[in-house]
Amino acid sequence: MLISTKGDYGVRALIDLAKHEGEGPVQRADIARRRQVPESYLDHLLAQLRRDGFIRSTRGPGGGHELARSPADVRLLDVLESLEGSLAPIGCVADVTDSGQESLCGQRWVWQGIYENMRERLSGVTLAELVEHERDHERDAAVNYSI
Amino acid sequence: MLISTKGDYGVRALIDLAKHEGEGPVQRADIARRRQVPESYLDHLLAQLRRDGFIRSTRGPGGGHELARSPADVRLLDVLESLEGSLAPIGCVADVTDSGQESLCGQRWVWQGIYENMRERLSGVTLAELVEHERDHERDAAVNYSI
DNA sequence: TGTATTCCCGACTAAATCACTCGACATTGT
DNA sequence: ACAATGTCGAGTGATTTAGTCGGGAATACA
Ligand code: FES
Ligand code: FES
Repeated sequence: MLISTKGDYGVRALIDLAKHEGEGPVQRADIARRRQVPESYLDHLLAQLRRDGFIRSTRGPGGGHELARSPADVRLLDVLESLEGSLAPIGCVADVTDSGQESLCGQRWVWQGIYENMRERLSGVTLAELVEHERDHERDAAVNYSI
Repeated sequence: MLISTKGDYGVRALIDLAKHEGEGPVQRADIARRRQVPESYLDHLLAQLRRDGFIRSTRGPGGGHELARSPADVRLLDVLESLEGSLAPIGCVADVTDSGQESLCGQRWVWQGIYENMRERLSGVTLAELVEHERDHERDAAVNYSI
């Protein structure tokens, strides 16, 4: 499994923040409830996202978390690499994007290609798009229900 | 990490068998030495590959392992799914390829796409191609060395 | 000043998975 | 018979996953 709950939950949290942008800080407890993430676990993920500059947090009553940048400027790739570390599908293609030594193992080129394609796709998706997608889906569900 | 040593070593072993096709059974010890895999570990991987019909094994002196099918008919995807189980990059897209319930999590569609692309690529690569690639690389190395 | 609210941080843990090893056993060629 | 080979399952130490817990720090407000 390339993506664990760290990455999944973390992205869920950012989607939640993006959805409530401009409404002031959003509290951990609200994110946890809406996105079905254990609150005390979410805590660690928010800490990581703060360390890497994705969110700003304020304490005290009325405090909470907000995006540090516009949702359109936050790439899914960067979020996931912050939370999960390298997204390499196999150890040997981790960082070394240079094709210096094809080396020993005859299947490495296949994974290089897959990795690059994956990173490209993840680069092309922003928080803004994820939120839009979600809204579209909600609207569809509402229509289906009303019928 | 999507692919562990199981998948990597297992494919290495099959590449070795493909390279020595038609020369009679290849022994575990030879594969292990040539491909840098612990012999007693390789044992388990060969067992799995046998269960799923990729290789045939014979005991006794002069025994060993051979491919059960032509290298051109063995897709990398099938080998890896035999050794690793599902190659889904995230749990929720494991088997359910049907897009029945987009459900809760707003990033699932991204991973669906990545998963499908990955499976397509892995479907398009056969053992025969891996061997050819390896031979090409060996030839290049020889040329470079001779200069 | 006191108190409630919220985030911050590190320690701890149970369960699962990984990457193997080891030993007993089965089969086969000479 | 015996040596060479594969077959099988149990066991193991290290690492990762998916959390929990508790104490502390900052802030708003009365
Ligand atoms: S060692 Fe990287 S693909 Fe085999
Ligand atoms: S639950 Fe599958 S992508 Fe979030």
